Amino acid sequence: MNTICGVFPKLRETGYTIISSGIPNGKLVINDTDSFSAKQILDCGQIFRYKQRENYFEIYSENYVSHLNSYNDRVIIDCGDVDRAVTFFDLKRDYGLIKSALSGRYELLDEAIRFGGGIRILNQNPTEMIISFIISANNNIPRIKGIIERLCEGLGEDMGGYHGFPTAERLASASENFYRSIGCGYRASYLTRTSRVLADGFDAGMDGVDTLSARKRLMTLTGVGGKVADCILLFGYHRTDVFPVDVWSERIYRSLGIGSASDPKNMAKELVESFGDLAGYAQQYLYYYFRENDL
DNA sequence: TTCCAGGGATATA
DNA sequence: TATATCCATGGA
Repeated sequence: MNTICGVFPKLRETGYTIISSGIPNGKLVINDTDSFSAKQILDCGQIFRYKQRENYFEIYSENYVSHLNSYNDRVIIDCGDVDRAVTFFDLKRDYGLIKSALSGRYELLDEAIRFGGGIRILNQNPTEMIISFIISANNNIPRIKGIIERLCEGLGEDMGGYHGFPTAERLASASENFYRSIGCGYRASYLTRTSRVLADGFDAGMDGVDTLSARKRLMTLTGVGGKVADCILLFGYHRTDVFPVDVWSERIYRSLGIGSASDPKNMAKELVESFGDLAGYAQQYLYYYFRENDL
């Protein structure tokens, strides 16, 4: 990692400072690490394309790579494009405010926020989220990561040292047999069908649509049910009035004692009613807390 | 060997 | 609308 060069400009209210803004050498320093932890952001289940190196994390999204390096109570983002990093890492949002608004209601959530207060919800590419979370269904995380890596190697643009995430057109051009060959199993047919719909301009119809309509629209895609739709909405469109319910969230629901629903559909509904626009944030704090501590 | 993983599609009543 | 069954794969 390079050393910090230049003079620190005035500190922004959001807790980061631009060190170097030139492409491809853009760098940021995060001063407020109470609301920024590289490990927590990456391990809370929202992203599959990242690697932990000896002294830093390497993150891939679309056709970009960025590095996160933590030291001296700061995090350096080496990203190549400062504007993009500000958006991607959601740096203009005040997570202190979010955490304070979520606090004091459930002891369990308070503990989760103390444990994973450095989580942020990344702004990722919708197509990448749709494909990734179709692959995630009834699957485990190490396997999901492997499949997505092989998907990028096979169809993504060669960026010199790594491959980007494939475009919808590239995804649509691949055969079902290809998806099977990289380990997708029965999800292979879902991916061939859905990628064709994506290549046909599906995403353009998501603008200015309310969350419930957007959810219904996503669920017209083969391989996208309620839980996968909620993950796509949260991580690909930053719709935070959703609460993805998987096997972990079912435990979370029961532990919080919110209600007596027995199926994921009603659990998600009640959790969103309870947390409103902050449901997605609450879900991430709780999900990370439960998984890391095997609760 | 069996169970499980950030579930969804399909058939059936 | 609600419930049951099937689905590829690999690690535990």
